Formats: sequence, structure tokens, C-alpha cells
Amino acid sequence: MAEKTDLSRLNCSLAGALSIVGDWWSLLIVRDALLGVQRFGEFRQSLGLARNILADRLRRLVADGILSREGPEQRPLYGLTVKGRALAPALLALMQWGDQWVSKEGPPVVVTDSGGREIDPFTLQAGGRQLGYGDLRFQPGAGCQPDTRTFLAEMAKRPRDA
Amino acid sequence: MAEKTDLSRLNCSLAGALSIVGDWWSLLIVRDALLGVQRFGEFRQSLGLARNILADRLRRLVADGILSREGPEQRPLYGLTVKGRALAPALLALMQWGDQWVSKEGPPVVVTDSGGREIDPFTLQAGGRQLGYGDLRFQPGAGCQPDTRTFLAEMAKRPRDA
DNA sequence: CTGTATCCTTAAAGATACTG
DNA sequence: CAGTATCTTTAAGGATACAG
Repeated sequence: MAEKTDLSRLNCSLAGALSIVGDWWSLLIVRDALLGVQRFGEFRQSLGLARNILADRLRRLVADGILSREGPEQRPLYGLTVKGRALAPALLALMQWGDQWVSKEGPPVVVTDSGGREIDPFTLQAGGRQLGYGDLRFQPGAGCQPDTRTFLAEMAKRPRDA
Repeated sequence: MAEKTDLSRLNCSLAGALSIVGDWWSLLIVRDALLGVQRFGEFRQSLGLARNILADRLRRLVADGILSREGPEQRPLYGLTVKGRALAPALLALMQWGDQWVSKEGPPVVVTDSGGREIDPFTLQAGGRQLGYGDLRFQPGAGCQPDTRTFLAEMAKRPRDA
């Protein structure tokens, strides 16, 4: 979207993820796919976006290995790949946040397991132990650039609240 | 971003969440805030975006109750509110996905607890029990519109794999 | 039904100069 | 330092007609 800055150059996995599914439609398409939507027309009806935009997004998602495109060339079925399904936690975490902090009249959709039990809210844990926000620490990883490294070191010095 | 369609009309908590933090920069700003970034100039240096854009995003995030703006009017400190911190799971889930499926040379940043233990990968659970992708079900919730309800019912009939 | 091709409008983002 | 004001560029998205 008027993307002058290439997010992928930001040395960050979040930016990497956003550069793939960070636009307005991609995650909603994945959500639909998770629901069971498979056809071009169904996505279109569900999301109400223009044909060319949907075509572009589907092409991109297939190219990025998030969707598969199978069946007759003229009437293909789209489905989530393993990589695409792996987006489920991020997607549902975002939904949970929306449920709790944005939706006014109760959640429009409740996500459950096959027995009807609601999906547990995602929480921060490490080694099985529950974490508070103030326990979070950011360390340089294997792919860390020098400037990011000094940046992290600088930030790590700051006192953390809560 | 050329947002012709108002996402908030899509009866979905995901769309609701995306209409607030679904643009290219907002989540990255929240990430920086999570890291400890507090000042206008620091955000600017870290993200490399234009002044006016940053000002706009900060204003929006404050208006949406995600960031607080405190301290001297001329040199304010920005910090995450409770609502803002609540984005951490979604944000980290997205980072984890990026780490696993996008980053090439190892994660640039590793998130740990104060003891240095890595944050556990987010997984689907219900009632404490681990779930597979195929166990997910979507049910109409309290705020569900009639058309969404029929749509969900239609999709629920489909066979689910994996 | 599933796209492609084309045109058009809008607005998001960048750059820069300026102000308190 | 933390913005605001203004200008320009560019691209994303919508609409529609058409094709396989």
C-alpha cells in the first residue's frame, strides 16, 4: 500500500511476516480459507473485494506457499498449505484481541474445538510457566545485524515496568 | 491504504483488529514500544519512516488507547497501555511465524523471559488440551449477523481435513 | 465460473521547509 | 526535540468490460 519502504529490509521477523500477510486482505483471505472457503467466487462474496484484487492476492498467497491451488484449471480449489495453517495462532490471537478490545456486541464468531470448547486465550509462556508483560526480553538472534544488536542492547538497559 | 472498503463493516473481530493495527506501521510501532522505545525520534530512527506518517500513527494509536502519551508536552514519552500490551501475543505469534517460515538466516531477535528462556511457541488449545488444525470450529457468537450466521452454517457442513 | 485488461480515483507515504 | 504544513509521487483498490 503505497509501500515506499520495503519492510523486508527491516531486520525483523515481524516485518518479514507483515511484508507477506500485512496488507488489508491477505489475512482475511486466510481466515476464510480456515473457515472452509475454497472458490474464487466464495471469497469474493464473503469479502466483497474487486475481482482483480482478489486474483492478485490469491496469486501472491499461492506464490508465497500459503495457499494451494488445485483441481480443474478453470475452476480451481484453494486451500491452506502447512505454512498457511501455521498462521492460525497469529490470526486467532488477533481475533481474540479484537473480541476483547474492539467488538462491542459480543464476538461475531466463536472459535471452538470439535467438542465445542472455546479456544484458550493465548498467553505468554516460557518453559511452561506463565509470563507477565514485564518479563519479556528481546535478545539478538542468529540473523541479527550489528546495528540491531546495539539497538537491542541500548533498549535492554531501560527499566521495565509491570 | 487506499482503503475503499471499510473493514469495520466486515462482521469479524479480525477485521476489527486489522482496521486498527492492520496497516504497515502500527504493529511495528507497537513492537518498538514493547522493546522500550519511547520517543518520537527513537521511533523514527528505528523504523525510518517519514515524520508526518509517524506523527499520524502515534496520534491514532493514542486515540485508540493503545499508546499513552505522557511527560512534557514538548518531549512526550509514549508507552503501551494495557490494551496495547494485550497485543503482545498476536504480535509475537506473527514473529514466530516469520521466524519459522520467512527468515532465512535465523531469527534476528529472540524473545525470552527474564531468565533467558525462549517464549513457548503459541499453539491451539482448548480446555488445556492441544489441538490440531482440523479440530477448529467456527460458531456464531453473540454479535453475529444473520448473513454471517448462514455463511458459517454453510461452511460448517464441509468436510475438514488434517 | 475464473479470471484478465484497462481505466480511474483516492489516499498513503515520502521529502522538505518551517515552527514552538 | 517534536511535531506541523505543504507538495508530489506512486500505487492500491474499485468498476467494468471482456475472454477462456
